[in-house]
Parts: sequence; C-alpha cells; structure tokens
Amino acid sequence: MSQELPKTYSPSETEERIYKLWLDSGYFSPENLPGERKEKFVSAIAPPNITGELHMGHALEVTLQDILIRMKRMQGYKTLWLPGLDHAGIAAQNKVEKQLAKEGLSRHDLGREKFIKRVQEWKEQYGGAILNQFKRIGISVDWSRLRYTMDEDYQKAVEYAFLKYHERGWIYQGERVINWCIRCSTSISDLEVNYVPEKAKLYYIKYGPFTLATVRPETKLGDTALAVHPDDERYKKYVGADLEVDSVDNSTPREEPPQIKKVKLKVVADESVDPEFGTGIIKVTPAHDLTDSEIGKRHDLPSVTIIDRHGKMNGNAGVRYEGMKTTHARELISKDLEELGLMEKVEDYDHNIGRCDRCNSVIEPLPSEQWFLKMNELAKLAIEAVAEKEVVLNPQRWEEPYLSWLKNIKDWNISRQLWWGHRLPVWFHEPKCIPRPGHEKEIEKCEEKKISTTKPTCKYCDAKYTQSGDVLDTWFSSALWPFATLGWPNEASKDLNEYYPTDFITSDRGILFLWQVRMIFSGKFFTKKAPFKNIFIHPTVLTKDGKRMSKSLGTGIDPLLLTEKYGTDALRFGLSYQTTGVQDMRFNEDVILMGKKFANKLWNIARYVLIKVGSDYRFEVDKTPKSTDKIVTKMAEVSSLISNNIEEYKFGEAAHLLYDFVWHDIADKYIEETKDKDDKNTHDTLAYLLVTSLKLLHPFMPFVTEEIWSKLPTNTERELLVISKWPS
RNA sequence: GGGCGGUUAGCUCAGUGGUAGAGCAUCUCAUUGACGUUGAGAGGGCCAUAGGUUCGAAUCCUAUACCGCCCACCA
Repeated sequence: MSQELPKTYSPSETEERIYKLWLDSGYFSPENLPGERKEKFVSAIAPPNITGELHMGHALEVTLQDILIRMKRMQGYKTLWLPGLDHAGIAAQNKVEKQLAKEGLSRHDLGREKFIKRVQEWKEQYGGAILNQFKRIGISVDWSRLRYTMDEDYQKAVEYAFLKYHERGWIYQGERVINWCIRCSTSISDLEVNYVPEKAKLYYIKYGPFTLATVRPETKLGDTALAVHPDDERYKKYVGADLEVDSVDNSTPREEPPQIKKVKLKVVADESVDPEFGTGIIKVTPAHDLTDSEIGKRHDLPSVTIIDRHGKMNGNAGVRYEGMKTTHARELISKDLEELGLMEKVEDYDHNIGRCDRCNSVIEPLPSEQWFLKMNELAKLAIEAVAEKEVVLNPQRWEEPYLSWLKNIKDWNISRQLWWGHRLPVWFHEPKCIPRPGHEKEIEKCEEKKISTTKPTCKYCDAKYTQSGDVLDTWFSSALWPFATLGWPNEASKDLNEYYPTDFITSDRGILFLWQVRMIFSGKFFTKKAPFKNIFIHPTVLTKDGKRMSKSLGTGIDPLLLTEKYGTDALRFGLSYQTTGVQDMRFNEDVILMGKKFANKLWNIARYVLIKVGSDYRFEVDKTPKSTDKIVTKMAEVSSLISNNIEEYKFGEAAHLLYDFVWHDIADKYIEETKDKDDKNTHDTLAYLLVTSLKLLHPFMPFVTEEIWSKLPTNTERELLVISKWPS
C-alpha cells in the first residue's frame, strides 16, 4: 500500500525516529550486516576531545567520513566505523582549571587525586555531549565499540608502548632547553607553540669591541659566549678569543646605582649566525634560547640558568635582579646599561613571540629534565610508508610537507608536567637506599630508576619506588588510536585480527604532524603495518569572510542550529557540496538552504511518483528497467560517476552531479515530459529513477532518503535503505 | 626565508584546452497542477595583472600583486 506523503518534508519529525531505526537494526556493527561480506572497510573516527563542542569542522569531517562509510556498507563491505573520545591532556586540564578558578581554587588547592577526579567528573558531564551531537549529524558508527583513551585497556596499551620503545633504547631522559609554559607549568612541544607578531624593542648593547642587538637584554646575565659566522672576515681575528668586556654588576643591590663588572666571554664561530643580520654577531645564552642551546652544545659552552619555572629571575641573576619577572628585569637592566653607557641605542622592532597554543601565555625556553623519544628510526618508518604508497595522502600535495617535516624532525619531548594524562611508567628510588642488615654492600647495585607498568620493588634494599609525576604528551596515546582501539597489544584480539589495518582516516590539516604522522610510525613500529591506507585531509571551514571560526572570536556557527533550521540532511548536503579540492572552505549558509530545498524536491519527486504509479505498484529494490528512455542510460552513468567521485574523495563533484541530475534531468525534464503518459514503461522508469536516486543520495542525505524508502511498497520484504544494494 | 592554496556574476563558489556555470540576491512572467522550499525566462563577468605556448587559454608555462595557511635559525 502506498502511503500518502505530506506536502513537504519535515526533518524534525523524522530524524530522531530514523536514527533509532538504524540503531535498532544493529547495522552499524559489522557482524550484524546481512549477506556474505568478504571484503572489509574499516575506519576510526578522529576522537574528539572531552572538552569538545561540535563545530563546523567536526560536522564537515564526520559528514564526509559518513558518506564514504555508508557507500561502502551499501556496496557490500563488512563496514566498521569506530567511535571514541580523547582525554586531551593539557586541553582538558586547562578547562577544569578554569572551572576551578571560578570557584577561587587552583589545582594545588585540591591536590592531584582530587583534581583528577574533577576532570573525570567533567568527562562524565560533558565528554559524551559531543558524541550525542555527532548522532544528530547521523554518523553510522558502531556505538558498541566506543573507546576512550583513558579506558583501562587503553592505558595498558600506552604503558606497553612506552616499555617497547624503551626496550629499543629509544626513550631517554635528559636536560634540554624546551618550550616551557609558565601558566600551564609544563613543557610543550614545538608544534604547540604559536608565533605571534608583536611590537617589541631591539636593544643594541655594547660588548667590548662589538655592539650587538637583542630583544631580551635580561638574558645577558646568562650569556656565556659571543658567536659569529665562520666566514665573516670582520670578526675572524676574534674567533677563539676570550674577551673581557664591561657588563653590569649584578651583585649591586637594587637601591644603589649600577656598577661596572668585567666578564669573560668566548668568541665562537657558528654556521647558524647570519652575517647579514644586525651587526653579524650574536650573544649566546645557552639556557634560554633554543638556537643558543644548540650553539652551546656544538661548542661545549657552559649554560647558566637565570630564569626559573615561574618566569622570574633566579639567584644566578644576582641580587640586583633576583625575583623579578623577566619583563621587569628587562626594564631595569636596560636602564642600568644606559646609565653605564653600555646601551648604544634602542629601536622599535616587529618581533615574533612564542605563545602557548592552549593558554596563549608567553613561552619561556628553559633547560629542563624531560623524557624524549628518539625519532631517527621512527621517522624513517613514516617516510617509507608514504614514499612506498603504503599510505596515500589525499590530496597528494600534502606529501611534500609530510616528508620534509619528517626529514627535519627532532626527538619528541613526550613528558609533560601535568596531572591529567597517562602517567609515565617510570619509578624512582626514594632518595636514600635502606640497606638490609648484612647486605650493605649491595646498595651499589640498587637501580635508581625503573621502567615498569607495576610498582617495582628493589632486590637489594628496602627503599620504596615512587612513580614519576609526569604524564605523557596527549598525542603519545592518540598515536596508538587505530590499533589500541581494536585490542592491541593483545595479539589474540579478534577485532585486531579481523579489522586491522584500517582503510581510511580523515582529519583537518592542523593535526597532520601532531597525529597522522605519529599514528603512521607507531603503527609501523608496533604492528609492522601502516595503520590505514588512505588519509584524506579535508578542507578547513572558515567564515564567509575567510576568518577562522572560533567561539571566542564570535565567528563560530553552531552546526546544530543549522540542523534545527534546515534539517540535518540539508547541512550534510550543503557541506559536501562545498567540499572541493581547495584547502579552505568559506562557509556559506545559502548552500545549506539549497540543501533544504533539495531535500524537499526529492520528497516531492517521491510524492509524485507514488501517485503516478498507483497504489498497486511494487518498486523493484534492485533492478534496471528494460526502458529505452535515454534517462535510464544516463542514470547508470551518473551512478558510476558518483561511486568514483566518492572513492576519490571528490564529495563536492558528486553532490553537484546528483543535484543537477535529480533536479533538472529527472524533475524538470523527464517528469514534465511524461506527465501525460501512463504506460508501464514510464512507471517502471520513474520507479527506477526514484529508487536509484534514493540510494545514491543516501550517503549524503541519509534521513530523508530512508524516510522516503520506508514509504515505498517494494517487491520484496522491506529492508532498510542503509543496507540496500548500491547501484553499479 | 622556504613551501602550499586562493584570486571567475552583487555574495559564496563550481568549472583545468574548444562558443563563460550553480546557489543565493535582483527583475519579468506562470496562479496552484508532486513541490511557491515551484516552473519558464532575463539582467549581470577584459575569469587578479603582464608576458608566453597553442588554430584556440578561465584552464598549460613564466613572472608580478593581493588574501590566507603551513614550516623555519629572524638574534
């Protein structure tokens, strides 16, 4: 019996009901899919942060991924799309710290244990929200396999990974100059530093026979050398010399006028100095500058730390400056130098300043004891995977930045001085060994440091081990995502054996290096396989004016407001329609409106066809009519083009093609031209066009197509459109 | 400094060698027929600029300009 359709399509009355239909069917889980399915198609979601709120980039990302997944499922693949959440170490910690600040508390007021509880509460309260928002977008993920990077199993996988790297000798602890965020009080990686242009001063300071420029005169107190380019003829005669130069005496009390003090500085020659810049000579502060630290290492220079972890001058800076914030010390020392006649001039200067990606505080480069992962071998694995096409980057233009980033990679600082995250499986002997009576000599064999997933004991004494307070960089755990979610490192895991390696992953370009690269080398190292075959770097959604969409800037648009206004299918179709080969997508709401109209058009085509063919007609769910009408041939051509386009991630082309064909070829032409005809051929053709269009449009507009499908009287028992056979 | 995108109608963008396209906006007509969330049609473009290749260039090449992004040692 054909049912009378309402005049217009109403998304709000449909979407929740249809999504429930899919969930109840169980078809999002691969084992519930009907028929013999030999080939698999597997993908993991980019796990959103527990801090997360749905933004337009997410909406685009999961829509595109869903289009591909839905097509594959209809094509008969045993399809798995695995959902999950990321604990988001530093981001989540900051979020909860902000929440605490509103209560007038800091994390230190709570203590580590209680603070972690607060983060867990946060996760319970808000963490799942974004997944529910994803449901509104209609994603066809297997909810029975939901994973979280802080799941017990996942934590074990992370510790196991650390141990394995350590066994290989690739994990080491060492003091390095790293990026230190004073506010977050942790080290952060190079990728988490944003360089922001700012107005600064360039100070020209006299160093004996030279004058040289700096933006940070306060670091003068930590200078241990001067450096010039080895080929610079002007300074060749000074290279190797120990110069005695006038400097400010930092032992003079602050209240007294500044005094001159002689200091000795070695002059070294180093390639990294640009002879063209300024006076062609630089001061070297190995403790407080990343480049200077490298120079210091190359020339075996002493390193004097003068700034502490709170961004204040320490004892080495002398009583005159000790305890001052760096910015205050800068004012004082430049005044002092001026008074002593050691300041030649001060100029305005446009300068890039490093700021924390998470909290926007100024980054202070500091020497600090951190844990590192050696990247040499791992980078090779990642380079190989892409060079040999084991992993294909789409669009291809990302290959070059990918490869060159890996070729210049430095060791990865994987430790963070945070409370929220995976604690390092590293244990330290408490300061003193407690000898057992009669075994005093064995103390020498005691291990100060042990790598272990469980609390170790000492064979030789009674001292206890305490676990390192550091946690791992949040990307260390995300790097394991495609296999840890499937049960790795348990080799017997059924899912791991059946669904790994995966086929596809997609993300924004912003996390290509942070995440994608690291998944690839982790996968290659731990599983000997690339974790996926294809990466699709989807466009970044910008505002209509080309600005970044950001909640704090007030330029963000909530995708869910659009689903309410236009319907989810409209949002999905509009976003797909705008996905072309470009790297930025300026979001245009008009296109969502177009999607809404298109959904309604489709609805009315169905309405027309149902009336036209009559209530006794049975729709063939999978058959091409013997019609000679040209449109039947064209429909087949369109089907095959759509399949290819989706396969090649040309979502926009596919959407354009479907729109034009359905609206203009089917509705405007074929339907108009056959209005007077009522023969079987016309009925069969109309039915075929409708059925095929519904199938092809289903990945883009799953709700309206499934809803129409449910109203068609079919020749066989009703099956859901979501598992119907893909045309061509 | 190196690299990558973009520059096409008022707006947002498709189009990659063969007579300029879509959606939205504007205007005219159709007056209820599956859909007015519609149909038919119109206006509107030196396809950033300058050279080059070609029978032919929005499309390929080379420069330049502007916008945006990424990477990097900017003292």
